[in-house]
Amino acid sequence: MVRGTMAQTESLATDDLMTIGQMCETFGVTPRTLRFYEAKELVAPLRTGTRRLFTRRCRARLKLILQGKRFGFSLEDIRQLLDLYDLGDSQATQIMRTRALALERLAAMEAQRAELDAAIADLKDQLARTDTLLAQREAE
Amino acid sequence: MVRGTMAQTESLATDDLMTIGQMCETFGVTPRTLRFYEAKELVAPLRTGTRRLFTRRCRARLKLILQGKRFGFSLEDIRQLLDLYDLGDSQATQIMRTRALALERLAAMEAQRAELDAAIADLKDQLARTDTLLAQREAE
DNA sequence: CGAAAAGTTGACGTTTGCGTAAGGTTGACG
DNA sequence: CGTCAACCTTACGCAAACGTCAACTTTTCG
Repeated sequence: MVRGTMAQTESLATDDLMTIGQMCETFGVTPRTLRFYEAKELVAPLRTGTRRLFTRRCRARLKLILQGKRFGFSLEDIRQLLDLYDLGDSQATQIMRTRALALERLAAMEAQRAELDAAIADLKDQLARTDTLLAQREAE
Repeated sequence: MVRGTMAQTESLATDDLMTIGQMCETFGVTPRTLRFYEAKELVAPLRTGTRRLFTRRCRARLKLILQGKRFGFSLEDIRQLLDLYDLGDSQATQIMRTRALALERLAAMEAQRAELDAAIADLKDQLARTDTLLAQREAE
């Protein structure tokens, strides 16, 4: 429907409307995920009857969403950030707000990394002791 | 009950039975947590009527539990490991099993660390760009 | 003795981010 | 024209680890 049927694949560059299936393949997510994001107002695809059509804008947003997730933001955080993004085109207060949240997140992530590093070190330590034990038993 | 009342605090070294409250303070957990762990058969405190009395053994187990959590093991994993620990005193197969799980966990943790590092780097990148934007606006 | 503090057992609630049917419609292809 | 794949909505499930009442009993302290 997006265009001639067999032209769908090639039309991706031309046409900026994608079906849910195409989106899933492109971004490596499930349909459920996209519908869920829509329900949470993270994306707002068009419709052809009941069928969703994802615009270029949806794709841009989805990219940001997936990035945000990598950074450990919750979907709710991401929604708010996306809203800020939309609201005005780069007003200082909004950039600052985003920045603040990003810095917070960064701090949290670095703290988490520190903990993780410590835990890794401790676990390695434990393993070393286990190895020692095994070696002793072997020696008998 | 554990001993004379005002002697409770000092008796910690002598007496190896602790109330749930003492445990909580010692380990920084809530009563709910300890009852939950008991329900999950991670610890098995004695009773005085209905009241729990945590033994030295309970404390040793709790320590291991909290360690295990730091390492990212699930409570179920931890329960199994504790059972192994109890079963025999250091039979080779059991040590090996523990080792295997630990190595798995270690790999997972290091993978997670790598991801986290990448995410941190990316987020810093984003921040740098935001800074650039802000600087430009400032310049106007 | 009498009240406050501490402990007890249920049992339902919370959180996040989807997974997973169930059952129905639509559109494209041979 | 039939059918099959892709899509739709609705709604319950889940998973871990406790939190949070509610309603009692038991200690402990003044």
